[in-house]
Amino acid sequence: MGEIAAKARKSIGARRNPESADAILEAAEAVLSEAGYSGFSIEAVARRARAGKPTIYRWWPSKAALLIEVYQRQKRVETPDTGNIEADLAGFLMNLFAHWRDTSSGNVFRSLVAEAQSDAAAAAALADYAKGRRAHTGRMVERAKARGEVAADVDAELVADLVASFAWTHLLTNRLDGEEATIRAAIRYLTCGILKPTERKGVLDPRGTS
Amino acid sequence: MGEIAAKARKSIGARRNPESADAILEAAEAVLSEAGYSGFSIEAVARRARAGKPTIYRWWPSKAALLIEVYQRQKRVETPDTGNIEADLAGFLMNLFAHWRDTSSGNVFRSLVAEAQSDAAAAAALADYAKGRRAHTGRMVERAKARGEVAADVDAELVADLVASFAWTHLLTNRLDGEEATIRAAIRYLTCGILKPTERKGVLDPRGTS
Amino acid sequence: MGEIAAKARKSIGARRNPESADAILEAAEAVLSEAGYSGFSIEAVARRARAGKPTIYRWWPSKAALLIEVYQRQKRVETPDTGNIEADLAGFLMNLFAHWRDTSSGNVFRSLVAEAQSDAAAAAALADYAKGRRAHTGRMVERAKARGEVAADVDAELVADLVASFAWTHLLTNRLDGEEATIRAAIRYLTCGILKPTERKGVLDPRGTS
Amino acid sequence: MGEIAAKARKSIGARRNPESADAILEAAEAVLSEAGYSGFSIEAVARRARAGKPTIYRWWPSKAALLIEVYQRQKRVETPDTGNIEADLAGFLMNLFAHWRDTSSGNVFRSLVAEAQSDAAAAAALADYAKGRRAHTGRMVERAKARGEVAADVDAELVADLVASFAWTHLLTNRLDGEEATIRAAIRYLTCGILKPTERKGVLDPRGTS
DNA sequence: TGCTAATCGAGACGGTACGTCTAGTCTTTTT
DNA sequence: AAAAAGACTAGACGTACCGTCTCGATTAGCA
Repeated sequence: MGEIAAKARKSIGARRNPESADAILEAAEAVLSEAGYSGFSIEAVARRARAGKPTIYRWWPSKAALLIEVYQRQKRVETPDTGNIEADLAGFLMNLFAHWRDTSSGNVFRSLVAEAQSDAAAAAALADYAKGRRAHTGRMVERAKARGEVAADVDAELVADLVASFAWTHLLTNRLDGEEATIRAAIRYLTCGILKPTERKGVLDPRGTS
Repeated sequence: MGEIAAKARKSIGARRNPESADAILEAAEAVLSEAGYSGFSIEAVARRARAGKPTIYRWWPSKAALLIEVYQRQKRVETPDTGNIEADLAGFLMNLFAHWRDTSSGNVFRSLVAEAQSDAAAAAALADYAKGRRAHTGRMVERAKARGEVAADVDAELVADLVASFAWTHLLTNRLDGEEATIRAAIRYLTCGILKPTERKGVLDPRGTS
Repeated sequence: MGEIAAKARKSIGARRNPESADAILEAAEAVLSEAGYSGFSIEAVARRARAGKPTIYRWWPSKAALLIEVYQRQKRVETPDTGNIEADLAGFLMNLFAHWRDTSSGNVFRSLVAEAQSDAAAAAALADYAKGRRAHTGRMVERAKARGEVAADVDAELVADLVASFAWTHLLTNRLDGEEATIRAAIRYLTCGILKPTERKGVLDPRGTS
Repeated sequence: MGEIAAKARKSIGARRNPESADAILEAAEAVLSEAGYSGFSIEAVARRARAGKPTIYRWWPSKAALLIEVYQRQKRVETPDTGNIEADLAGFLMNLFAHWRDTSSGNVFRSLVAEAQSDAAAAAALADYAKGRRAHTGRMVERAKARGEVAADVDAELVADLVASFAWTHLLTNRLDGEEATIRAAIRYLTCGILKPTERKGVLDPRGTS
């Protein structure tokens, strides 16, 4: 695990040493969760992992690449399947908030978003990752459509986008400690809308303006 | 304006020289829009503005403070008032996307969010700013509530939060070029919900789950 | 006096304020004796004296000028007159060593010499001062010549130069704590020479080599 | 030699690159002789040597250390051995004056003395160096004692101290252009004394006062 | 079995930027 | 008219990282 510094490792020959790779990823995670994004430097990771800087650069061409792999090593938040779209989406958000709050994942992801603002590679990787997650999250909506709970012409990924955006923004502005009621209300707006029932003329006609 | 470097300025006595302050803010904006967040350094701003670094540090204790003031110098995106909440919110989002896309504001704000991930002062300033903007955006919802368009128990700021989150996330992942239809659909989900009308049992009862 | 900082003074109108001049000189001396030459800056003096930098620059165009005036405010080491040149010179040296050792004069003079290595004005002032002091010290030799103790063709200023050089060098290399015997021996060499009496062929013929 | 800037150099692995060290020392010497002590900064040396500042700080913790090594790279002035102490000492002084005058050594040594007034490390190094040189110069006197030219109880190092002090002081006050006759006279005083022969009672009894 | 090639930790390299300090100049306000 | 105050440009200070490079050692796989 390497609390302060990993043990010294030697080369295991003309191939990648998985011990080193692990030590580096673990060190990266540790540095990030202890010193935050501002203290996250390749030097610091190398020191912590007892690795040479070139070893890091050999396998991860940039800070972004390292961040991405660290983030992807961590387990994903699963999407619930309760048979009710509102409960599913709210449960997903609450799981996600808790995951970010209680593990180093939140820090890692924040850092990745920050890095993406100055590093094109990180931006591309983040876009890719986000797209995949939207698809994954969207499946909750697809399931609801399949069982007739959600209107057929709803864009599942767009819904996932709205849900994820809410989570991202709360992460990036240190508002992960929101109450459950707030999350439930936000999801309720998304599922049921905010219009007064009497005002509801035509539902889900994205072209019209009513 | 100072395309590459401002003219040399002298002190105007024992008080802040507004010419220098202007030159610095303009230089900061220029550096940000030309070199992006990764090229944005106090040194670069000082060079561009023909200012001494201590002059910058005297008035802006950190990169974050400078970013904040640059952002706040730029004009705000106004909230439309068409008498229809859906048109209002969609119009607001489209204005915001266009503003971020077509001016340097987008770059400035991205940088500010990134900086907030490593600088507590920036985080606090950003939180403050975002809160104010949510209140501002929320007024569109309040107006709709007043005219009976939106249900009375809707949390206007939470709606604004959802709308702004969508915008932020698209900015941070370089998706400002979305089609108008996407924005309209997202807003439509928020106003009318995504549930099938036949499935809609009780609307806007944040406690119940139907 | 101003132990840490002098009291605030106001302008006394369109003429030099002697209180300020005094406060500045005293502050300069204090800074020099407390922080040494390395801590001696115009800024530090201005802070200590509660004076503006321009006030200092108006009256003392450079650090050197300030150093010179500080040094000249301090009392001179007097030349003894015992009727014996050896006792006079040795006494003078011991007085000088003690003066430098026990007051801040040593620090001031060291600083002045150091400053003269990078500032032409200081160099000129130091040259001037040193010339004057050589003449002054040389008077001991002149008196000895007058009373027939020292050979008539001896260059009094050159003797003073040798004596002063010994003192300067000891000051500059932190060797002011030399024993009295060492000083006496050095002076004895100068007065009586180091040659064995039997080897002494012609005395004081600067052209010959014997 | 590198007149304006050395060529770019790369690392030669995890050990000191002597090319860089040389380039830095040469640049330091060049800066010193061209811009003098006041223009001698680590930045200027780094620029001139095409070296990074950290490379300089890695090997020379202070300006003083760099000055010392620059000075010690230069060749020493040798002590003549003519069989006559007066000629030896005068010759040594004239060589030293010429060396300081005609090479950059004078500037380097002046700077070192100046630096020693504000930097303890430089002071220690200078003290050490001076002690060694006094021993070296003193050997001329020891030889003269051995051949019976100089009295046996003369302190050779003290004589060397007097001679060196004269040289140092002339260097530090820009008086290296003194005439040969002055140097010869000064040495003559030291060897033969300045007393009138008739006044010379007891020679070389450092305890008595005559 | 001995050679080649890739990997490892290590750390120096030329650089850029950091945030602080001082230099010396300038201007307004106060006396 | 000069003092006081403090802002101004300019640039050096010493440190932290950047990403690259070379080293010497270690070891797997090929010859």
